[in-house]
Amino acid sequence: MINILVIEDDISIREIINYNLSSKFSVLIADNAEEGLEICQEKKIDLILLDWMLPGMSGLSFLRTIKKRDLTSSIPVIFITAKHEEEDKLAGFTSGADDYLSKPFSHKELMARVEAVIRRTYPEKFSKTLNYKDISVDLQSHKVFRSKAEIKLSPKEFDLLKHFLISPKQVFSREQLLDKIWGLDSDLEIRTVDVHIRRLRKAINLEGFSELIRTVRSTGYSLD
Amino acid sequence: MINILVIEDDISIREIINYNLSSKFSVLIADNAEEGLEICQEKKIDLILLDWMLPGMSGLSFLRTIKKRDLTSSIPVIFITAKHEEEDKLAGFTSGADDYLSKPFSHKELMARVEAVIRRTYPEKFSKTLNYKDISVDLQSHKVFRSKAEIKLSPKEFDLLKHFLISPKQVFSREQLLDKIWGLDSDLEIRTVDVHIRRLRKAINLEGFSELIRTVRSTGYSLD
DNA sequence: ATTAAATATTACAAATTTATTACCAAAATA
DNA sequence: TATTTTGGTAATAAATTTGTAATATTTAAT
Repeated sequence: MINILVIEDDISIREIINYNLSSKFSVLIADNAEEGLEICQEKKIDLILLDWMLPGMSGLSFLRTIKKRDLTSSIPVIFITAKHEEEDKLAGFTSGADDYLSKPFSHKELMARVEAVIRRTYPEKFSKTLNYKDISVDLQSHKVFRSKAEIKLSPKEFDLLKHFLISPKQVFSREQLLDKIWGLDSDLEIRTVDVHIRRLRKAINLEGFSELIRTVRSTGYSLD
Repeated sequence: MINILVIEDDISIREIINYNLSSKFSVLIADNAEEGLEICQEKKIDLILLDWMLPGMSGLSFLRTIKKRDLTSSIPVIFITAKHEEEDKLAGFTSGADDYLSKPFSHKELMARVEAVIRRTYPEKFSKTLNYKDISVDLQSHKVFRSKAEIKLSPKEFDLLKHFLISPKQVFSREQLLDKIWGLDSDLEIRTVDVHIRRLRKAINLEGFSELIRTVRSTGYSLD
């Protein structure tokens, strides 16, 4: 889980940010720089959203402090500025990893910036491939391989295989699969799952390769 | 990796430079010219950032020394000067490869100068062209080639292709492409992307060349 | 061996998704 | 301003995927 520290004195902006980010990340709040520094010390913070204009200790001195300390120096920072004009001043202090966001910002902008910085800084956290035995699914390119051979799957087949790969060996009932792959509100024949399993099997069981999907009678299916 | 030697006595400027450059380059620091000379001898330096006003050995004599020695004579130098006026005096000593930077400078300026000098001096290490398979995009001249054949693209087609070339094989959803190419706040039909993909395909799929843009059904497109 | 229940297989029509085209508006260029 | 190029939309065609139902096969218990 990614921990984001938000340092912002304006309660309404704080709440907007918290509301938007907390669906995907764990959010910590500080309403001044001193409190922010304390939190940085106590918890492992992955990203800081920093209001550039703070009462008391300024954003600039906060930045200097965390960049000086080894433990915190590599945490990326997104600056929240009031106007576009500020960007020039900021320019001198930001590193390549950092970014800024001008008020007012939309949900889309906020999320895009945060996600971009996180992807850039922690590429390894966004695991790109799922592997099990000789099968691998590359989530970035959406490609599936059995050993070296590429396998073409339809969207539902891909989702199904991906779901199995997240928890290999676990048996999923047909109901569970319908809920997860098709959505809770889908209203399909339960036997539809059988047909899709059949299609997935046909696609991945290339000549000379072993069966990967196990039928657990009266229970469901698993990747095994 | 590019090694940059920074010779600067002012600790705060040194830190700003180090902070900014270290995200992209390997940075070595000297706080006087003598130390700088030593480092030049020991390590392979690709670029020197030299403060023109140094205590002890001056920037000028440092420059003369390294230009005299074979091993170091072709290292490009960016001079850091206090005022714009200095530029005239400098002009007499700089070679075509060199450049200067006046204090105070922004992150943007610093990076732009450094990258420009490096591109100029080591075009092979830092080419401004994107390549994938037989397609290449020159970002400087905005020219696109399929093998040897030049391809003419409209602005949107160019942006689209460029975006694909930055992350080949990665699948982008139509939403992502709209956000990246058209901007977060654009309010366009999602199917507009299809039409542009079609146009780009038509433009780059010259007779006898393979399809480069892959459709990933229900997901998006990728360069592949 | 018989039987009932569960699963596998198949074929087909419907639904979904993408490709292609033409057209008009907007923007760039001469 | 006139002309050309580019860009966005909607309509239609084409392709692929999906859900279902019917039938066959397998499994396990008696």
